[in-house]
Amino acid sequence: MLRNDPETERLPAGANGARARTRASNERRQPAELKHGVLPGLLGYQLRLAQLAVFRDFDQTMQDLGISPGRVGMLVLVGANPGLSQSRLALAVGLDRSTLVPVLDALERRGLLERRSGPDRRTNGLWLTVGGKRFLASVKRRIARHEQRFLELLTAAERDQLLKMLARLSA
Amino acid sequence: MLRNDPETERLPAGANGARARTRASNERRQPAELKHGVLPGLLGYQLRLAQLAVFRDFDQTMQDLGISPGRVGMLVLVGANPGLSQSRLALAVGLDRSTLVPVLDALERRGLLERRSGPDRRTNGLWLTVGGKRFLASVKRRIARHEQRFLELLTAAERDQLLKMLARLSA
DNA sequence: GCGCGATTGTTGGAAGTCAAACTTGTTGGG
DNA sequence: CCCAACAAGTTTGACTTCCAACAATCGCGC
Repeated sequence: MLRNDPETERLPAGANGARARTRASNERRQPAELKHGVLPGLLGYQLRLAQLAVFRDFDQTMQDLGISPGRVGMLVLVGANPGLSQSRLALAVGLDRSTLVPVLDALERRGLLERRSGPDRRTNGLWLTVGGKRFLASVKRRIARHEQRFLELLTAAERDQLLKMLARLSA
Repeated sequence: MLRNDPETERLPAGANGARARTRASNERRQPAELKHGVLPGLLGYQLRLAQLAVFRDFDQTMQDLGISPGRVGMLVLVGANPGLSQSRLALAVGLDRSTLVPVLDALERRGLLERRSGPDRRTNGLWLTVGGKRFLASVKRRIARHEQRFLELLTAAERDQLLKMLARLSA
């Protein structure tokens, strides 16, 4: 989970614009700056860029803990809903049931959570281990710092409005 | 990706409370509604949900054309920057150089774009084919409809502000 | 000129994801 | 009661993506 995803965008402006090009032989020289066409006006495009930036910072923050944003989300949900079933967790985090299998295997192997037999012989109930709870507490402290970095880019009013608009889009 | 995440709270109270549970033997019955813990307040979480919703609608819109949002982005960029190199395209769309290789193979095989030798013997210049240009034009019309669906969830002022805030976050 | 470091496209893993098929359990209508 | 539909977890195969390593090419400094 070495997130990274370097430089999604942000071409360094005039970086190479002044290069007095050697070869005129080729009329199709690359212009220094990229034309982005219709992209920058698209919601999905800007959403993706913003999400990328936030996730990149998140990974940075969690670096030495070696856990991805998605995995943290699972721990939070299991912590808040002890005994949660795999299917319900999958639904909640927006992943496929089958995707969760190896992921939970890994979290279990790592001693953060465990599957116990649920109320139904088909069902696995998910529970944080003691270590998992401790880990989650530490993660939450870091999340707060990470969140802080982005929230200070916005006023309190903007922040509320942003979350409200995002919720409206995903409704 | 069946949206879900309905109303963090809002438990339809008695929903299952009145089920005269068959098995009392198991005190850990699943509550009807999921507690989302700290997640709903996190920027990254809401960004992801919003992006998911937008991309899902995009896929729906492009369904019969069989192309993903990311691929469309590439066509737009190549269309706006004829002769673009693979590396620059990779940078612009936030993918790894190596990831682009099979993707471009497919787009080329599909007759939408082609690699021509660039100004440099290492470099491939990317160009839309005639079919690619036609395809892109048709895609753009659909994008407009798709975009419309989301923008009408926001006022013009909100829309401007949202894009501005997202740009600030990804800067 | 020449050579060494940088750049370009490519290949070969490794990880994450989805969808479809399968296994085991559960449940509800005859 | 019984069996057909449904549900939970898993397995498998196909994609997509990343990273590290590589060969060819380029360009800059000496």
